Amino acid sequence: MSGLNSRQLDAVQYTAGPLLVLAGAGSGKTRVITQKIAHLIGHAGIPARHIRALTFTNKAAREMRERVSQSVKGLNARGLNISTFHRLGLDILHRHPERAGLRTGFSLFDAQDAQTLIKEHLRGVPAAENLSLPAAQQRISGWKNDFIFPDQALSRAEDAFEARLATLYADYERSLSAYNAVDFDDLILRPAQLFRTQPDLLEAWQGRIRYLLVDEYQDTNGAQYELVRHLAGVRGAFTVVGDDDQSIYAWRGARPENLARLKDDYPTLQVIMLEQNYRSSASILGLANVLIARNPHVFEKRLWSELGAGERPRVLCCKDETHEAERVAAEILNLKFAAKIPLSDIAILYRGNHQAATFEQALSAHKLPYVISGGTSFFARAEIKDVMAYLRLLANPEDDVAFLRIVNTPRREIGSTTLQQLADYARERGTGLLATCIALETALMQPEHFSNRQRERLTTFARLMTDHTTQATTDPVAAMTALIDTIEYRQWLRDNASSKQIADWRFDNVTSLMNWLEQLRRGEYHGQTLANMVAHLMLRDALDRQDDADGGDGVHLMTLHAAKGLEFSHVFLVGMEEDLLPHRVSIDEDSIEEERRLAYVGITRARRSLTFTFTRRRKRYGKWVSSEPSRFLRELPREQLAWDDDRIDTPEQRKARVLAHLGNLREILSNGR
DNA sequence: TCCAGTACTATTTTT
DNA sequence: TAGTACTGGA
Repeated sequence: MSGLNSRQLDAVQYTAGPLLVLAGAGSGKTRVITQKIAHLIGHAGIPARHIRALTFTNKAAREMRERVSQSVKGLNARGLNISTFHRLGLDILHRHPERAGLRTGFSLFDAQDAQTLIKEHLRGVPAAENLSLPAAQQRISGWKNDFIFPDQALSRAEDAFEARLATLYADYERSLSAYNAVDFDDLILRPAQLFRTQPDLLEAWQGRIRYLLVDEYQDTNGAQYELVRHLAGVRGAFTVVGDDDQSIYAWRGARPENLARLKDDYPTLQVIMLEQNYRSSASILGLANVLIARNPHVFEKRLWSELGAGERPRVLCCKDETHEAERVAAEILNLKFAAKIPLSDIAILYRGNHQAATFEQALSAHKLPYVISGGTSFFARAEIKDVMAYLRLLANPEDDVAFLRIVNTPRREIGSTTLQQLADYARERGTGLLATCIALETALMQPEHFSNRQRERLTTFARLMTDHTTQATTDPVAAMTALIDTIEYRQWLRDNASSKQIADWRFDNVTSLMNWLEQLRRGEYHGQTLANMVAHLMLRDALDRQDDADGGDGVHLMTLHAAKGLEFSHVFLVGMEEDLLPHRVSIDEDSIEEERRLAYVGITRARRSLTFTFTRRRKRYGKWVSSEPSRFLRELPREQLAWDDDRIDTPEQRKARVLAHLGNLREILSNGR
């Protein structure tokens, strides 16, 4: 436990009751959590299998696992469980599906599936009601995150519009239950509800989890708060770590006030503040402190650093976004060749993804490699969604969303008219779409409105699925491989891709998916149902792992949101303009404080150098719009920044740029050989 | 059933 | 401007 400061040590050793660790940016919170786990096992006598650590992302969970495995060397860490909130929820539901009103083999719907479902219910609603699909979806998700059920939503509705939304919510829930499916929000909501209503279950889980650790606690939403509160119980055997200044997810239901709420729920709560920053130079940290001091605080803290003053952070003024990208690229060339900084130590951070494009162009033009996080993920790819839908339907024949996705993929000449008829008939019978297809083959009473042609096509598809169902339970990979073969999926990809290369690449993705499934079957999911494995894949852990693996060397480009939890030697915080950071919408909604925290997160990512940029004008939806520097820049003391107002580079800068550029060319040439 | 032209929208995003 | 979602004709 060497190398911890006294506050960190206190946080690690305090196990007598509930503990809140307010960990400022760069204050070594991950170290505290990992050391604490080692301490709990080694000194507090809590068996590893009774400890559960919760994070928000797979990546964070994985990193914590890696770091813990180092700190617990020599201890018996078997059964130690570090996972995301959603994974814990899935574990709970998998153990007692019937208690949560589910049947075994239930499906897990992602946001896309949920949207499809809501869209279905939104059909026929007059456009005048001005109900957009994303808004409706966000609203429903918001209710779920706040632990509000449809009937409550309806009774709280203040006008017809609200009531309409609440009804939509109720419809949506009814469909989910008919399809034997849950969505991502349910993975938190339903376990929390189980614990609230079924004391024996709660007791069992409290016995299983005797010590709870939660990372990024300021990001918890209402339902997550409930879940943690129940699991912690009256014992309050938990440590939560968070930082209200880094709360940037209010828009998706996070309740940073959950930090303060803990004090009320647990009067014996101990609070430890970690204020020593081990990351940033004093001049960077100074700016961060000044900026965030403008926000109201429940817990006052002030970060300090023993690292030297370092370079004064700079502000670059640029003509427009092209010039901005150009200047940043020039700076990066300079860092690379004059200062020999590895590109992976450099990050460009921005508010919105659309800002990335110009930087990509500028970096490419200078042959500077970059890694961009975000963008279309593995699971958003059509071929993956197709195969996942086949798997889901094999595992859960009632998954109508999966059915609809693949019933005509590849083309089986089953169009919307046929499907509408099928859906009507299914509603009449009260069965799922696949079951209805099967019934079409054997049912004595045939509804007249199906032509022989249509019936034939539907039953052929049903047979295709049933032919592989049995095998899918014993050897899903073999079953799915056979299915892919039968439907000639590879050929279908070729027919629909612009080139053979793309088709082959798509099929490679399918192969990777199958490999993950096989790994699961042989490993941690040995002996478990296909449905459980598919649900696991839906949580996207596999995808992250791949992203990490092929995240090569290069400048990092990402949004401020994506940068939380990371650090870089040299940070470019670009687009520091009104209407961008703070964003126009946030200004209108009066949520400047969250935007300020976003800027704060950006600043505190930097270790050695920090460069802000802003432009004089920017293209917006094709039109030039003049822009002015962000109020956040004006909130920073002018003397602590090096403003570079020159529109034209100084001779020295130009010289440095030319030299750097030559160096780059030389390297490209020598690599080419 | 399929494709092409047109209407619409435009932060942040994890699971 | 650019990208996607939907509708109507062949």
